[in-house]
Amino acid sequence: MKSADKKSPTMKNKRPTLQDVADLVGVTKMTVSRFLRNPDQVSVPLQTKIADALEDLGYIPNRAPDILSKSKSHAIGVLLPSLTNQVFAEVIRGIESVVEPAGYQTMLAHYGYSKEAEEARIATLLSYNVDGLIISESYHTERVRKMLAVAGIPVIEIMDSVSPPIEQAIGIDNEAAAYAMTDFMIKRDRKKIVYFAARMDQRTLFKIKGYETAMLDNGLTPLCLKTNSASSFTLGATFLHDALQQQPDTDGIFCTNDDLAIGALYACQKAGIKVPQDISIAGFHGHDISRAMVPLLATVITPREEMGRLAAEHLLSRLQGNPVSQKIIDLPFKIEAGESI
Amino acid sequence: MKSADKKSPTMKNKRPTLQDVADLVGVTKMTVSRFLRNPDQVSVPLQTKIADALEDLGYIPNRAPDILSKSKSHAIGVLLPSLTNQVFAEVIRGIESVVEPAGYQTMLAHYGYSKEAEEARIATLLSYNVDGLIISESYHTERVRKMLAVAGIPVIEIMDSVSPPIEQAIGIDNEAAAYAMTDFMIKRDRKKIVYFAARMDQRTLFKIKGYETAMLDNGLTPLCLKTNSASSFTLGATFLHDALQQQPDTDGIFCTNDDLAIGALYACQKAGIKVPQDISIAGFHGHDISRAMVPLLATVITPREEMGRLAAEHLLSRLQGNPVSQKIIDLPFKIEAGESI
DNA sequence: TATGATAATGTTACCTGTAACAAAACATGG
DNA sequence: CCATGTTTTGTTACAGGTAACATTATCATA
Repeated sequence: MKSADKKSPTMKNKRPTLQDVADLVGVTKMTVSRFLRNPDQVSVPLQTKIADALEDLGYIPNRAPDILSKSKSHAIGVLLPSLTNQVFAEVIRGIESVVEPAGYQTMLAHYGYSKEAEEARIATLLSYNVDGLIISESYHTERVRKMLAVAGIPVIEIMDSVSPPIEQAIGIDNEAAAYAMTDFMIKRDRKKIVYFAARMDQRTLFKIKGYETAMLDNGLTPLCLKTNSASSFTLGATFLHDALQQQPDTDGIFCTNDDLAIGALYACQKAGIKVPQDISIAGFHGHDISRAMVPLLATVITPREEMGRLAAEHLLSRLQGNPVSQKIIDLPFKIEAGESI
Repeated sequence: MKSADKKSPTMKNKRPTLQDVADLVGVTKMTVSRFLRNPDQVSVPLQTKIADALEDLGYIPNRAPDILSKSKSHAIGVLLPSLTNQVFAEVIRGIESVVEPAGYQTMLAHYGYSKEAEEARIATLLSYNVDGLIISESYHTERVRKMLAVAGIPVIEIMDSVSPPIEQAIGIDNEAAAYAMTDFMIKRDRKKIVYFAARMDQRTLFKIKGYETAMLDNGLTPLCLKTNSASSFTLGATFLHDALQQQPDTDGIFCTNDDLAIGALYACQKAGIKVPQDISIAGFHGHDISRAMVPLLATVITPREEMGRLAAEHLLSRLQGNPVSQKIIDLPFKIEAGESI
């Protein structure tokens, strides 16, 4: 294994380039490039020699030149407000399940619900020449809209199916879902239902609106406990005590997500409050745990993973040149009564 | 706003380059480049003109040329076996919490526990010139090792602190943790403890070994229920019934993770089996839910998020040129008795 | 053997930002 | 008003693949 080529790659301690491989074989890098994309384009004797050289040097492809010349990276950017929320973990899973088999790479970013950070993250993702973007939330700054317009890549907004999308949105109607669950609880004779809200983002606001409208439509008085911090089991317990203090005859609790609901439910168990006899409790999203626990949690089942999957599928379709097939894809939710109502 | 430049960028419907900005201002792209990196390097009158032009055209930086010429992307690759497992979601969160503020980008990939897919994913991540890698699992193929060696970038392996790492490992001693919990249950007078194992990866094997050793050390007979499918609440319930059939006097159940344990616990509640009076149940990892439920789940608390955070911190440190400070970082676990033992 | 067709390989240019060096513009003091 | 130093701007080259075009080798057939 002689390495008598002029620019010995081992000396530079740099990963070998096509040129290094070509030098070793005694051909042009173009020939090696051809072999990599379509081995039959190269004569049979060269095929084995090139294959050996690639193996010998441990050649690793380099996408940088291609990204530079074509402005296409074969990567898609995924920008979410948070990774703490289990919902987004499931969305990511759905996205990856489509993106990875299609040979695309996922670039992940999050911005902690800050519009300023969102701008910065989008700029960063675009600076890597991502071929497309999946983003969350429906409101975006003018700067973000301009960047996306200038970048000229397909963008899909997820989570919300109501706000007019930049190009295409895939999500659920949060307001309608919250209305439906509230109405369902009212029909089961609950009259003093309190809403627990955390992380006051756009979707939470929609849900609160749905809850309040349903209450008012039925001549009932809404009461909403709010905090801007993230939801958690313990927050659910705290809210329960707050609710009972503010409204001792509370007979129903509807939470902006399952975490709060489960926390509230456990707090009831500890306090000797019977669920659902004394108080009904409902969550939102239908995470695995809510579908397995005792008692089964009443919840609004949302298609988180499917949302990610669909978003990825539509994005890939558009990367193949297809037009936007449907501006808004409104996914169905399902009211699950469980055993806690 | 006249656009009298020769190669009108609007015509090509391509995002503007530094050249486009420079043309608009009437300077060289080098001057614009200087302004972007350090505005003071440019005369005051030009500063405003360039800033305006950048704004006008909606210039978005392009990292591709820099990645090409420096072979540095300011992105780090994160390769995990699965995104389904909640453990990995928490690890990702830990990684992102460090990587993002440091101005690095995360490229996420997963390989579904297939060694072949792992090779492919690593090659892909390297083809994007990631500056460093965080990977999971301790066994890697020769090809993977060679690729990593050739790439010459820092690599950190997470999850396991026992196997000799390629360069640096950050994790826990799964065998010791499983031994400790088993021993703890035995000390609480449990004698017929069954182990529930799913997803038979390396870490699960370590845990089984710890469990079996503890049982044998105490003169007890181990019994392990195994499946290669992913763990879930329902699987925990299924396993419970299998265990009671195979060993009716089972008095303890130790699960390879919390999902299984919670599933088994709920199944006990439904079957009228008292926990922990009739059967003790322990999980592994200590997810939020296990720290909130009723009864509190006994579990081995592992520092998942911290593992990700530390991995990212050490990786960044090495990207700044620091050497590997500690080949293996063995993070502490904690036996939490909860109320289910 | 010449000829045209085809297959195999080579050459050149390009993608965009920036390091490194070069030149021009400007300021200051003698 | 020149010499000198400093600030500001310009020029050139480069990173590593590949598209597009050019050339050379190969082969079958007249």
